[in-house]
Amino acid sequence: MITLTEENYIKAIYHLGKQGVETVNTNAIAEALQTKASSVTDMLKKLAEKGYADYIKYQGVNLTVQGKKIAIGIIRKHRLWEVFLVEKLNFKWDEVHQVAEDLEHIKSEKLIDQLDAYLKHPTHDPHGDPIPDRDGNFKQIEKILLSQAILGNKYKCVGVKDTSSAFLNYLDANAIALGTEIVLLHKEPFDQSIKIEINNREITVSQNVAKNLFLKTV
Amino acid sequence: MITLTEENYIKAIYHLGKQGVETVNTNAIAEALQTKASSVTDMLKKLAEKGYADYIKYQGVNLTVQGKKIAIGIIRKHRLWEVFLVEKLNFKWDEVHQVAEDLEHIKSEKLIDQLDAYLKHPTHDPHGDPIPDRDGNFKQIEKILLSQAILGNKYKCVGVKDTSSAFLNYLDANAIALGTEIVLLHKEPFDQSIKIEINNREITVSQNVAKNLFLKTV
DNA sequence: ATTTAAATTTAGATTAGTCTAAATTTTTAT
DNA sequence: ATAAAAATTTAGACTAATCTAAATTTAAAT
Ligand SMILES: [Mn+2]
Ligand SMILES: [Mn+2]
Ligand SMILES: [Mn+2]
Ligand SMILES: [Mn+2]
Repeated sequence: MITLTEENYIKAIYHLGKQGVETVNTNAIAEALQTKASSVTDMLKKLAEKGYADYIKYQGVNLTVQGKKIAIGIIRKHRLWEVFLVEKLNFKWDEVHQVAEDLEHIKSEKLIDQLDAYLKHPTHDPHGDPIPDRDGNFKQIEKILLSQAILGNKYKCVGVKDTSSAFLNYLDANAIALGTEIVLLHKEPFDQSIKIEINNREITVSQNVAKNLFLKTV
Repeated sequence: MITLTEENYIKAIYHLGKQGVETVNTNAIAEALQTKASSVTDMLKKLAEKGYADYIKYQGVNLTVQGKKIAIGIIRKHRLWEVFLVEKLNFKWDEVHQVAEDLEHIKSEKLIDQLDAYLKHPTHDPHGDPIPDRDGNFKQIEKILLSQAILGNKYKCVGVKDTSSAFLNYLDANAIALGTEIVLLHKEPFDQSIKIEINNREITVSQNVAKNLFLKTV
């Protein structure tokens, strides 16, 4: 049996290591899970012992194939629940994260498969992140940050990097939603702020915003 | 903060004590939760300390007003999730219990209120048990066991006492569902088996069945 | 009213997860 | 190449929940 805590660690390692390709170090995990480095060390030993991770003292940790499979399963559940909360229960996209954090640990194959079907097999969650299918397959759509966009080009918003309420509420207030079209009008060299056209309005956003909004060329 | 385990104990005490009116003893709780009496004793001390229960050594335990409120809240969640699973995710009524046992511990006011609204404020779960409203109010409908029914009278099935798959599958196989009308034709003194008319068919059911099917006079 | 049996509690251990403080290893800077 | 700083691990302790085995209390039976 895998515990809820082990699942949270595995998911954190997966995310910190960019889908599990990079090695992750202790302090990063402690920071992500709001815990202490010494607690992380203990857990890494356990995960290694159980075959979920390869861990070398002082050198960091990597998920095994089995560990990655578990991580993807949890992420699938997390994102499906997020879709459910937004589409069916009228949650806003900034309210779903905490609840999904708990729901992702409910263990029932049937539950998640039926939920998937009920939601008509969604491919992306409310923040634009891809939802793995039941075999764990998913494709990351080609996306760039607004900060990397090219002057004059036309784009479509497809995701957010920061999922904090503060950022999501900012986007709501400025009528920037997933699917919204954007044209890059000007990049200010002084402070990296960016002027964009959106819904026939011109607005200027800070570098901070530009570094957290994902776009796709259209 | 209240833990998942504390919640399970409180719910068990509530059920064993008939909505919290009777005093519950240690062994009954151990049996219900599949644990040992010594573990129960430890937890009863803790529940008393936290103000959820009144506990007298060797004499048994009662829920406080606060404890009852918590129990009812968990039961509300449990039953709402059961309705969701059956109505929306195509679960059969014998498949919902285990999953609901986990879902009932998800803590989000908004989640449960929205779920309630989404399901159109159901008053009863798939097994005929009443669902408390958000203030904790619910009324137990007047119901009797088939074994206590009177010859010749006409009834409607309104609930089950035993919620095991074995029993629920038996009912399915015999086309006995909630809402089905039943006429009591004969009570066999020898083995307490009962002959009933149901959907224009005559069938005989054992005492065991008769003691687990709730009816309402129609 | 004793004795016996049943129910319950206590004592002492164990596992999961966490923490602080101290020790060790690795990395960075001089 | 050494010293200082940063990262990481170990040692030892704590809480929640559980268990077994022994002790205690209550209830039942003679
Ligand atoms: Mn989680
Ligand atoms: Mn998301
Ligand atoms: Mn439960
Ligand atoms: Mn039920």
